[in-house]
Amino acid sequence: MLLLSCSIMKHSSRKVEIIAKASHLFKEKGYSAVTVRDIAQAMGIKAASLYNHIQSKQEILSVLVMDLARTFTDGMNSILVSKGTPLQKIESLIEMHIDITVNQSEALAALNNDWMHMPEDDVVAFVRMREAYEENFRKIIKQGIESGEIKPRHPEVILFSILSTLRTLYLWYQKRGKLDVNVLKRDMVAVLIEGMV
Amino acid sequence: MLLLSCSIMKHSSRKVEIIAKASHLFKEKGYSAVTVRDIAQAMGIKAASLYNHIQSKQEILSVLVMDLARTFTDGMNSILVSKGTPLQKIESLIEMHIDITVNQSEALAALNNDWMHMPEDDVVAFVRMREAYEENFRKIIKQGIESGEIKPRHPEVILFSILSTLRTLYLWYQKRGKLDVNVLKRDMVAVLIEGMV
DNA sequence: GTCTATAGTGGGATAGAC
DNA sequence: GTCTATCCCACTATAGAC
Repeated sequence: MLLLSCSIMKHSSRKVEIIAKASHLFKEKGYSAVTVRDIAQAMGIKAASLYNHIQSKQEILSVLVMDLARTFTDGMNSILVSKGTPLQKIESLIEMHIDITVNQSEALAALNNDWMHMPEDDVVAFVRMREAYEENFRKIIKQGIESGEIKPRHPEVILFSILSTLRTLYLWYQKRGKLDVNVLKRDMVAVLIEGMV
Repeated sequence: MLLLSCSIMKHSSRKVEIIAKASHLFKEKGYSAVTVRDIAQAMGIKAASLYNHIQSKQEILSVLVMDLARTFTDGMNSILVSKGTPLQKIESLIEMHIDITVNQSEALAALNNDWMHMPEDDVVAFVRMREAYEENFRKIIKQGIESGEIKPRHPEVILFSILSTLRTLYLWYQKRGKLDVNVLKRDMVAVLIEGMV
């Protein structure tokens, strides 16, 4: 699956560099604690020079978060129309999250932690997309329960447990020396779906 | 189990109020995006007046995070010396996290998201405590695998899955109209330990 | 495309009156 | 214990030279 956002090609190569450096800093300290001077310093230029490439600090955040939100939405839509049982779709979703964790952990951190600092319009659009995503995930879980493939537990608790693990996987993946992606997928699917006993 | 921190009694009642209001704001926007003027406004006083009760904005964060870190450490130590199988200890840990989620969600948000903005000394102490906590949790999981009580999966993956779910439970608990704590404990233990299939 | 200079705002924190 | 007034600094962003 190709996960690197295509819409980032709308931006000049210098802009892409800035967004990359900024996202790294956002992940470490959070959007609000990072200054445009920090970003400029990481680029080796002065803060004023950034503004030849970006419109504002908030714009960087919006590009990061909204691009990734669209990636999640597109991935969900592909999986929804694919063949397979609900359980197989959940496995595909887990694998998609892991691919994103490995390839776009900085954007994922911004999406998790800093979405509320985007401009108001983007916040509204983002929350809508997230709710739609979760609703689709919930439906898949419910279908699995109806078909007997999944134990009859609260779908909400199952959904939350899987999503919270996948959402924060990027924190853990960087600490443990970047283990093999396929091993990670196999183990994660096993633990999340089959449990530990 | 008594979870409300006793060490908070070191502070005057006005200081406790300030910490409570501040933690609420920190949870919404993050520590860095909240100003002392925001905190003062929530208290109905001017920013300068805060400084009769606190030494700095950072002090508020440190009290929140370090008190809760000690609560986690104390809880772990109690469970470590208690009787019971490794699996029963894991259940107790899950229940402790849920109690903290319900009673101290604001401090939990600060501990999760803003610990890196504490003064350097506290950051060092905090990271040490967190590593010790995780190491103890890991040992319990390994004991459970050795005794055959737990499936022979990567202990790291099991640990991460449980901890990430519990760490971010506060986000979910506030969205879903605060369901009964005992129901939540039962369902969470079931999903986390037994899985979904 | 980057720079210096600077505008304009708002940040954390202090002094001293009441 | 709270206030007004203020300090000093850092912030985002712009203007205009090179």
